Amino acid sequence: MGKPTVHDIAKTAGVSLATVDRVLNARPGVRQKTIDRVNEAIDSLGYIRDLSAANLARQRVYRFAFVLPEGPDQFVETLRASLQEAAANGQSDRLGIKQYRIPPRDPHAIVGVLQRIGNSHYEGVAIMAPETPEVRDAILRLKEQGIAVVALVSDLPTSGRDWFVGTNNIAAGRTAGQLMGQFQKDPNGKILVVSSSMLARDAIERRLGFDKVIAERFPDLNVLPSLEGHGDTERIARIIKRAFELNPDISGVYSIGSGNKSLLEAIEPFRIANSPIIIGHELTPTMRKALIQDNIDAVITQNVGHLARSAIRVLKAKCDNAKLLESQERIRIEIVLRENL
Amino acid sequence: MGKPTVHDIAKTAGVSLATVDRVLNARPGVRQKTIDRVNEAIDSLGYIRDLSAANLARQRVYRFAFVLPEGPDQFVETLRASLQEAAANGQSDRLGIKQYRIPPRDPHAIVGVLQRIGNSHYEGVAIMAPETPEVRDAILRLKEQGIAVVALVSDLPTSGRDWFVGTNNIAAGRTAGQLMGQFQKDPNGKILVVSSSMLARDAIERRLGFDKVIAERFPDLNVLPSLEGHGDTERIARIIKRAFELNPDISGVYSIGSGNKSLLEAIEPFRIANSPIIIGHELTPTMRKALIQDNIDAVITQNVGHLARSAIRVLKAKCDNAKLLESQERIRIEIVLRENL
DNA sequence: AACAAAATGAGGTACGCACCTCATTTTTTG
DNA sequence: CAAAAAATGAGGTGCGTACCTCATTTTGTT
Repeated sequence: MGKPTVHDIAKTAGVSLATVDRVLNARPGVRQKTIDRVNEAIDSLGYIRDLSAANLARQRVYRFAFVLPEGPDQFVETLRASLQEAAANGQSDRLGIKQYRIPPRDPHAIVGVLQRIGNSHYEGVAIMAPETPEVRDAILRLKEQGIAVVALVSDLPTSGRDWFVGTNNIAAGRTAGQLMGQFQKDPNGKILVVSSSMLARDAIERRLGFDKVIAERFPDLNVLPSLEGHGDTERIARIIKRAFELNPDISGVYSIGSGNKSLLEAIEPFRIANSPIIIGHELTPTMRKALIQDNIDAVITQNVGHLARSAIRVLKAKCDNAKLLESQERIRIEIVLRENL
Repeated sequence: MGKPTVHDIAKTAGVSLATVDRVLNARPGVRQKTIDRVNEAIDSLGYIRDLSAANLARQRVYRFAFVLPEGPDQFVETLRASLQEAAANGQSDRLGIKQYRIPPRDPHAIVGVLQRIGNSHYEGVAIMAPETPEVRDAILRLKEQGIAVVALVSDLPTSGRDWFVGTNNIAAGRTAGQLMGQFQKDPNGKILVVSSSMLARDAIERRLGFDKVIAERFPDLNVLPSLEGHGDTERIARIIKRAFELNPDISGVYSIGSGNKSLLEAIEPFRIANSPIIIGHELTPTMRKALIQDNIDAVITQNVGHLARSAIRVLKAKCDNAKLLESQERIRIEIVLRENL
């Protein structure tokens, strides 16, 4: 005998198919006593609902909304592309995925988008946005409507989101720090930190982890106060130049956030004299090229394909009320060198 | 109108459902002309077969055999556990997975197991075994029977396997070499290489990559001839001791294969004086512990969960004649430090 | 006890596909 | 041109589930 089916449940519970169906799909009109009988039968038989048959019968489509920041950012763009790919590939998986763009620094606009989404019969939402009270409340409202929500890349812990798809940024910062420390030849070198991220929280956490590791394990290194690029190429060039002029003995540069292209260009003139260790985040095309050309030593990153697929899997699992394989959904902090690209 | 179905194909091709079915499932008794008509209709409509409905109809179970070496090896054991997990989780995915154990150094026995598998109506086989002519031929025979075959962890390029699930071991060796080089404080240090692997090919390739990177990028480092542990704890202790006595200035140890536990224990006495950089492969429980306790600097590894799931996905895709998302199946060479465990 | 309300049963249809049978039509062959 | 062979059509059943309708039974209320 194969896997137990609804018929087997009906038989062993001594009820009709209709009642089994009512219990399975939480429809009203069944006494608690009967519900219990059916549930007993279910787990005595070890019944497992055939999801694909169920989805076939109800012609189900998983409607998910992905909310990502707009604006020029290679990381977000590659993430969008991965999503696109996963969604295309998953047209056979009954996926209906739509991407939304939000201005990352305008909480009001973000809330507007989330409200629209809430009114559009989505079953799940994945959102990458800075943590603000407005956004948090909008997410709470989505949750109240029974919509599954995952935070993407940047966590929104107080929002009641069901899950966070991304890395621990403190640990990512620690990893960068550890590498920076171990790559240093001069134990007393000066480390320049350049910040700027679309999501403040990430930058802060990475910086925290970085500083902690340096303090704990490489106390002789001298981490300079961080510079803010604000995504402005000229500004970056200016402040980098000044930093290297003031500190000719800089032996390491840690780039916390985005805008790596401008930064790398700005550093270029000082590489020959100082040959500082350079470490950054997110394996964008720019960073990939920089690794290949030996313009950078290591990139700490998260796999965007994994991010996209994990978010989809988690949302699906939440919708199906299924438990997920956590080991598969843990986004790893990847260290990429030239050799393991 | 929703997604096109077989009915739509029949209509637009001007044939009956039975004929569409014959074409779709490659059953005989259809003229080439008609086949073409149906196929035209299929791609003009952009028809995509609903795999879950199809699998439901035919009560399909994907029967896969996983052939892994027996014997005490933490890496293989964690891989087995991941497989177990994936298989258990995938009972809802119509998976029927069975694991086989082979003595890795007995090609004859391996062939016997593969023959048994060939007679047991499997649809797919994943195999982790050393490359020998006997094994290669046995795999060729499996392929002739129409069974999908993937090589696992260690490639079998001449066997006609459909796919390789694992990392490029040359690149893994290069990565180890790069890290070893960049972690060195003394540019003229001596590097000890300890070999021993269940699969000769892996060890050779890693060694190759390691040596190449050192030669290219850290030419002043002195890589000593490699020592062979052969999985014998006492022997390892002996040869390590001798190596450190002969070369008191060893500043790095690269462990190519398995048997890391014995190796780490053997090195312990020399850590205080030399504090060499230690790099090894495969994130087993032993290695994890060593990282946490700062007994080792880096582990180059591949994610066993990913290996297991990828092998399953690939086999499934091969059975379904579907194309696979290659970016998802590329097993990454992971660098694990204490901080990004 | 009589009645309304609630619970349950019986049975059907649909989802998209696989697989089967048996007639009927078309093509090939001698 | 007739007979044999091949191709096609028409229709049905089942996979495991969802969802619906309408009787019928059981329960609770007064």
